[in-house]
Amino acid sequence: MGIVRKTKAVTTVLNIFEAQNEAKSVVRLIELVKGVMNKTTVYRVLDRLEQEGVIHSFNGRDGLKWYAKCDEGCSSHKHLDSHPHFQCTECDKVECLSLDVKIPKLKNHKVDSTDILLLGQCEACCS
Amino acid sequence: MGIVRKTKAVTTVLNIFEAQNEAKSVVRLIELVKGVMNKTTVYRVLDRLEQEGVIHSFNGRDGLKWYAKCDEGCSSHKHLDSHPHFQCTECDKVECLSLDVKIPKLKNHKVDSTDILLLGQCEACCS
DNA sequence: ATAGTTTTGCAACTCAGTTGCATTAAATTA
DNA sequence: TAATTTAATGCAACTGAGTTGCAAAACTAT
Ligand SMILES: [Mn+2]
Ligand SMILES: [Mn+2]
Ligand SMILES: [Zn+2]
Ligand SMILES: [Zn+2]
Repeated sequence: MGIVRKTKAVTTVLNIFEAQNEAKSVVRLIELVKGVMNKTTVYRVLDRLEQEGVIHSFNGRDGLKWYAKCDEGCSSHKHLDSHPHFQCTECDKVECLSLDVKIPKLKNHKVDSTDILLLGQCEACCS
Repeated sequence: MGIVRKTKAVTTVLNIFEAQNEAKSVVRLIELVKGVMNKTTVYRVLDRLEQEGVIHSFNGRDGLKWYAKCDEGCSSHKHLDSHPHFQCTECDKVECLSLDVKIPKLKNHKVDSTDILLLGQCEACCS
């Protein structure tokens, strides 16, 4: 499929993720494009990019929504990103982790996905 | 310490958790005590009970706040409940899991806590 | 250019969670 | 028991993330 239309809004959001390979909260993204585009558009562009497998979303510490670039291999409705995330409780930065966490089998349950959020201090805030 | 005052509101909330050892969202709790107590009070009672180690909280699927009874051993600011939770994507029920999930060490990070939410179908919805 | 379709801005809305403040009800003390 | 102290409650107003409907603007294809 791919993104239906390469609009200015789409490009703007993509550039933010290209410029710096770092997870961003929607709140932060809206702040970054203040004056340039409407917050509703930000939400809608993010939705579309996620559907197309360009970025993936998860919930941060306070239930806020975060997004980060997908690794190669993700595409429309075939997200391979089910990695854990780490959020620093001091500076709030979020990192995608490539850890492989083993979840023991659950009897009588069908587990479809696993959301893991580690909380603590990042490298910068540790020292 | 213990709960400072055993008020009617505290008793009402505790009774709900005693009656049925099951996690409840704040939204559901407010619904359950509609007409009997104010939602602000529900939030405040839950805060206090959590601080005292009677219940523990976590974020469910959509970022909503959930609470469940603590096991023995928790007390004021010494929560031992860092277990994973399972939420059914069909009926929304949440279960506390006694799974022990091993998280590999993270270099240059200090990990304080781990939030794990498994999503899928519960026993009832599986069959 | 023209038409068809998607995307955007805007304003108004929803809904979980919070805050300030006056009132009420526990717990203490007399 | 009655008075005093202080924590807890109700209420109304607020905050802030996320959503919705609709008309206008911007893509894309012909
Ligand atoms: Mn990620
Ligand atoms: Mn639990
Ligand atoms: Zn940090
Ligand atoms: Zn279920």
